[in-house]
Amino acid sequence: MKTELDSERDFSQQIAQTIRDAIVSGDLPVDGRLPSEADLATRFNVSRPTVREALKRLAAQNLIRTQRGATGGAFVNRLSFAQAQEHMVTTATLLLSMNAVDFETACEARFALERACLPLACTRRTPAHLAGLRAEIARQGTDGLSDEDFCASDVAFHRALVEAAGNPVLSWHMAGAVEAMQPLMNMITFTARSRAQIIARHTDLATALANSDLVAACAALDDLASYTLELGGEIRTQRHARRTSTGQ
Amino acid sequence: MKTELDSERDFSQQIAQTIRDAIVSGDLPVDGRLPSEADLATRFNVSRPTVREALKRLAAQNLIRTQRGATGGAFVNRLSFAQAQEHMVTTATLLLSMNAVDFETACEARFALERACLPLACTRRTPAHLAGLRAEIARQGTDGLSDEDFCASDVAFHRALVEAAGNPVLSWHMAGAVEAMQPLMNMITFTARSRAQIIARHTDLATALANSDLVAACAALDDLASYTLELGGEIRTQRHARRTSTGQ
DNA sequence: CAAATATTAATTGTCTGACATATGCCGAGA
DNA sequence: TCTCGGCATATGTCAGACAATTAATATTTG
Repeated sequence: MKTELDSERDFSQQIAQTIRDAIVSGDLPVDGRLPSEADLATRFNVSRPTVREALKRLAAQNLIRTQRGATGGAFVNRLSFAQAQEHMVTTATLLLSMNAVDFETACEARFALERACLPLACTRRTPAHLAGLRAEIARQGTDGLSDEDFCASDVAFHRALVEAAGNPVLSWHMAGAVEAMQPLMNMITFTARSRAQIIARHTDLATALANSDLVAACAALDDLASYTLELGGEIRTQRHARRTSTGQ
Repeated sequence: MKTELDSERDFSQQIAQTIRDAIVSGDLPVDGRLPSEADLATRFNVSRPTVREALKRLAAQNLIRTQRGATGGAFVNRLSFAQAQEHMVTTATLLLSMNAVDFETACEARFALERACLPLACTRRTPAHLAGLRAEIARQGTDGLSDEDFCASDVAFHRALVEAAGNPVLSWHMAGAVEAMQPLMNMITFTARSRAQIIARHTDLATALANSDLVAACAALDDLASYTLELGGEIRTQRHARRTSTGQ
């Protein structure tokens, strides 16, 4: 591990980079313990606070965890799918909000990706998957369900759909795409009529999957995509109308 | 912004979370300046090193940048697609290596996602996109090209393919999937024969896109997927044979 | 008056040393 | 043998200081 630092750049950044490289290259094995902060400070010839800043950078990326006490220290994390997923969702959410990605673009990407899961889901779905889908559909038909809960169930439905494809890498990608859309979806007011429409498409999807009918599944998803776009378009129109009326 | 801290958990983590929330919620606008470290220390009633650890956590996620000097400070970064992409690639790479995702699973996910781009790419591809595809194909036929360069060109080809879909969100997702596969692909030795096979499929793909022929494009991509799997399978067999022969 | 130069103030980057706190380990005593 | 209390080690936090950088301001000079 290189311990010479370029005094032009931030020490903590260089130290973090060095350790990160050691982790990525497998030089530091998963669950392996890093030297103590005092050790690292000596090795890199910097102070402990500087080392700590470097370690916090790595902790922010879930690359290490720290533990206090006698046998404590910093340990290399196994990057779990769950953690990576969480991270991806926040990144994707920020990306959508900060770059003013419009609803149509986000929606298009999301449904395009989801369509990619259908062929696999049609062949691999288990009874458990189908039961999960139907459970969410039932939930979506509940009386008095808030818009937010309806959205949450919608996300759960699509997540279950993706899970049915039985590919963790695919699930990871999709979770980011679907969940990042949720804030945008939450802005939509779901009337009783639109809920019924969505539930109908969900039902079609579940049925198609149960029958392993790829063509029907694609049709149902396309239907859902265009209907979602339509709902989103109404929202945009309403907001535009409101903005115009207030002169902003 | 909440300034009360739970003394049970790390201060720097809570402070980072608080500021992150402020950024995500739009409370702190892009390019907005955060209070100085001394200010934050006073507000949260902690010391400056603790505040700095929090800021470094945010810097590690590209959420802020810092600048020294009189008018310096920490500023909210606009999360660009390029940055997010880079981040996603490293995360995806780590995910694949640390969780021993097998070649088949990664490959399946990658091609499934790529297939999702084809319908859009067929309708939206511009002459510039097609030229880019053909340029990479030409490069892949170059004599004396190293395996690594061949792989790089392969990545560039597929990236161009995804770009042709004209959806930045989709491109972002795909870049993570395709580039994270590169280390795995780099382990494959591409014989002259396998290169020719791949180039033939790339050519088919480019032609299908030029003709806006979705069916042909899908067929070419499926061909490429199964051939890639086949190559990967050979590698695994070879490695298994080697492992067996060395008794490991 | 204008331009070059020195001063100053604000801010991040780093260091030093210290104390608080958590936790496994080991030995002393019941 | 089992329990309990110190001890060593490690991270978490603090306080104060100095260095380095940078923009704005004051000052000097042509």
